[in-house]
Amino acid sequence: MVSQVRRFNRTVTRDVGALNDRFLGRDRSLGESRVLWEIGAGAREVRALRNDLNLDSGYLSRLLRSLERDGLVTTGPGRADQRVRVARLTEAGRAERQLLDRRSDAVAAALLEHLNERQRRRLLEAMSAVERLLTAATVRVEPMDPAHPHAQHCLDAYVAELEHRFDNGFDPTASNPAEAEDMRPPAGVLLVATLRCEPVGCGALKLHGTQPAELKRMWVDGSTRGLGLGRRLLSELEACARQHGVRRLRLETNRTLVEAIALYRSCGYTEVAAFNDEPYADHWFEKRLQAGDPG
Amino acid sequence: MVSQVRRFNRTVTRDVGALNDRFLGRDRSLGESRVLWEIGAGAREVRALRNDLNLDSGYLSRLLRSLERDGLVTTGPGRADQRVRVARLTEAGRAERQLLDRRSDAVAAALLEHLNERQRRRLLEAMSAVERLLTAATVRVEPMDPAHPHAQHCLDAYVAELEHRFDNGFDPTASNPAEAEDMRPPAGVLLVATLRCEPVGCGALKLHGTQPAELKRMWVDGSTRGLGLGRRLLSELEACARQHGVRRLRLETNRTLVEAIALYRSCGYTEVAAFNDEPYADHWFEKRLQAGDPG
DNA sequence: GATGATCCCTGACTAAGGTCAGAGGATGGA
DNA sequence: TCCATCCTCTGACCTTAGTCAGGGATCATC
Repeated sequence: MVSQVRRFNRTVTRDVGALNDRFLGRDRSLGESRVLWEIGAGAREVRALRNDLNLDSGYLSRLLRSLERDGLVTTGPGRADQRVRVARLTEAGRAERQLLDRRSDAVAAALLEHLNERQRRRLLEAMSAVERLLTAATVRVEPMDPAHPHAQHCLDAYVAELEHRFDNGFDPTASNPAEAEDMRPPAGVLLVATLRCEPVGCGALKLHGTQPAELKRMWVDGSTRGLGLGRRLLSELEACARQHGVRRLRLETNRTLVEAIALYRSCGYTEVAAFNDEPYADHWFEKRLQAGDPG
Repeated sequence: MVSQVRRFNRTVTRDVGALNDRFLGRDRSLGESRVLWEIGAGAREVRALRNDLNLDSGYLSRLLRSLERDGLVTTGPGRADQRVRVARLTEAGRAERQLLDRRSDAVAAALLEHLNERQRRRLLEAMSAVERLLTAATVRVEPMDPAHPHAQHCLDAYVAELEHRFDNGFDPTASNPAEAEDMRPPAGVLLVATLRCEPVGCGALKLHGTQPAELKRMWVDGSTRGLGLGRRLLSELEACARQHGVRRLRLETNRTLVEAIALYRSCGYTEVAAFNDEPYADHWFEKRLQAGDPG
């Protein structure tokens, strides 16, 4: 398995590596091309550039000076905060950027040139699978304090989504509560999924001593659906519950959340009679955890 | 299509890029790590290293001195030719190389870690498809003089393979001739397929004025079978024939060459009665070329 | 045994990428 | 108003990667 991955890397870095940014800059150095590209069409704060390209402040400054000398970029003070500087492309800079773009397109097109229609379709299909699965593989799932900005983002997005999807909207104060304290050890746990430092999903466990634990706040960002992230969150929450000696998990959900319901069923949850008076719930589920199950 | 390829590149160079050789060397520079790796278990001539890694002779020399200083490599004169020098790893060098190896494995394994079994299978399957198709896409097919070493390699391999596969071996002098002159313009043409500068397949066209042209010397190296290379050679030979105003193509083949026969059938060749007395042939095929067909 | 070619080495040089310390202007809060 | 902080810039410095021009040893050939 591992050797197959390494083979893939070799091939891809050898063949596709050539169509990396690396060779697309003409007489421009890689650093300059990257900055040119990252500034983009509009204006861009220098500190944002520094952050996204992960460059030293002195180095970036020099790159910008060099691009300025070549008449591709202008920099000026920011409007709100005069300390930050804002870079924007000149007409010539935009032209140069488009050239990089066209060159990148040309290299990609050259790759497909000698394949027949069936091979192209197959290649694109496989590329998209690799892309999706690599993305899924780089998602990190970790316990997080509910007060953390990433956690807050997820919980807010959860509420906003229910508000949008439920037939009559969603008012969290009218629902059975899941407050920050309930999701913070030792009362419970909140897992947050992050993709390249951006929060993209969450799920919480509310412990009740020897009574069944509750699953709450399961949410996956629209942009990362279809990667199996919901299933992964669920399985990590279950592993977590098992570690706390939980033998039974419960959850309630609304009939409009069809993907969630399908997920619960396919993960071994069985529908049971209502075990609480949650006003927004239409279905109640339960799963018995085997102590020896793998995470 | 092109944008999908570019998306793939971004994802792969961002996620997999990290598990490039680049970051696997500890405090060792990339150049040194590459040399360390390339020397391998046994001894390696310096000029071979220079060739394979495509390094300047002065630069490589310096890299070797630096590795020698660190006690990872020893160099000595070659046995046969004292001008060439031979590099070999010391005990410490082998250990360092294994460490690179393990690190590479670890990074690859980490990629798979958070995927479930189904996702892993799908990822490996898609990776192998991408790998195969990228390889296929980087094969170049060009006309070549039959005397060129690459062409000679292919023609020799063709004969060797028939010798090996035919029930009673193969003696080219007993077969209908396809001499160098027959495959050289204007009498004919020889196409050779090369993958990363190595010859991996060929196919020839023998023109007969207004009479049907003959396909000869179709061969694909074992290592590159299944990439659609035979089909591509065939289609480029047909395009070539069309350019010469050829209306009908003919070929004969032996019954042991089952993949070739399947290929001819699937490319629109139909079996016809024997049109020559080739002693090694069991099947004769023919195809009518439409003048307006795409290449 | 002379000669030219081959192979490796050293020295000199360049460009890119990157790090660090500190200067100096702008800002925000006490 | 003052002071700590933030953001950017400059200068100084380093490593890596890579190129080029010889020089010395060795080899093949005449």
